[in-house]
Amino acid sequence: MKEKILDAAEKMVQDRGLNAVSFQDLANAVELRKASIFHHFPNKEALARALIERCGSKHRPEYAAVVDSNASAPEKLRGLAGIFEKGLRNQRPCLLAALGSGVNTLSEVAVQELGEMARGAVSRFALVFQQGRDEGTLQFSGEPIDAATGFFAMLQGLQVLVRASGDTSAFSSAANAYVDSISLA
Amino acid sequence: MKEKILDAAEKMVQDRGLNAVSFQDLANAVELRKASIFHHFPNKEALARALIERCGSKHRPEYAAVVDSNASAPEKLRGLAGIFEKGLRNQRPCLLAALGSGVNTLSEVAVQELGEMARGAVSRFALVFQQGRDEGTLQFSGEPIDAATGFFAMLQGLQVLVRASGDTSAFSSAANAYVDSISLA
DNA sequence: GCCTGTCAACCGATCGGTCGGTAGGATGGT
DNA sequence: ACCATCCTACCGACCGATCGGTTGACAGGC
Repeated sequence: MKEKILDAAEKMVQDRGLNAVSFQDLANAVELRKASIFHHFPNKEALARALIERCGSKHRPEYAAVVDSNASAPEKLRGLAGIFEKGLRNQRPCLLAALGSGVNTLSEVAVQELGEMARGAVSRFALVFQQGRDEGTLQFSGEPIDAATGFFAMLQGLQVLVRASGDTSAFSSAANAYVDSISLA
Repeated sequence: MKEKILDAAEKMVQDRGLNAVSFQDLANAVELRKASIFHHFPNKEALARALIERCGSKHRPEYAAVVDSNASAPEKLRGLAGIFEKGLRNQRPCLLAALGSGVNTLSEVAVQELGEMARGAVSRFALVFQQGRDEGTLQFSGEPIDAATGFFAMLQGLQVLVRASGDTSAFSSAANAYVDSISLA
């Protein structure tokens, strides 16, 4: 049941943002009474933190599968972009993009956990950039971590940009163009 | 007074997201009574649309000043990034990043206006990429519009990423690293 | 006399959250 | 086998606060 609530909450948060999701909404979605939701999550912050943690542990293996594969660095970058694109197609952008704008309505602890999740993702991305530099398939300036931050941010930004502009195809166009730009033949 | 309300609203929306800003908050901030706010904006959607429009007309000249200058393309890209960085330093990210996550709580008209604003910005950015290709200072694959979309999305994403991760310096590091990567010596 | 801006008072709805209590399944002592 | 106990999950009813929004009245300047 707890998982079912989190599923519904995740979908709604990705759709409308955290504080446009009420316990009543949740209760309706999972066919429980509102009071019962509080049995599983004592308050909204606990719900948010559970959401963040679950999001992290759900996507970490997805990233790992791409990063730890034996593909070339450019292929891995495309794979990472694909993860985000897949979520976007199902109207389910990354939680970071969904929670990011309301970051000052979250508790400090929650923000910190969100930040850790983001930093973890970026550091995984950085491994790919390092690999690309080592094997000579990627050409970029500065530290791998900075390139990874930029790439990760681009994927995040594309998610909100695409939803705002309505042009779904822009995601893969822009992401692929970027990867091409820094790939070496 | 209308402007004063919009100023306060803008700051609060950038800080916490639209639907965490109440008319009461606004009234307190501008030292009016709640009912008086409704004299200037009949409802919340009107407020949001006014915010979007003002944001567009405020930033358009800022973009134009950079795009229409006679600097080189890489310098212009740095200038554009600087606009966003300046906003970020004042805890005032772009409205697109602030409204983007709750896009499904806005009316269709508002979303459309937001989309137009975004497309307008991207198309201005694209001029710079075109210039860079023409003058041989920028090296990237695909159409200028795709590169511009990616760059703009990166700036948007960096804003939320920086606020979530707490590492303010990451913005310019990542943005500059990107520009360096696609610049030709 | 009218228009603009302001306000107090109020509205129904909904918000996050609490409370007391119930149904049912395990547990364990006798 | 029996019953008392405990625990998890759930629920109806309710709380104070706040939400977006409305109404009618009162100033002051044109």
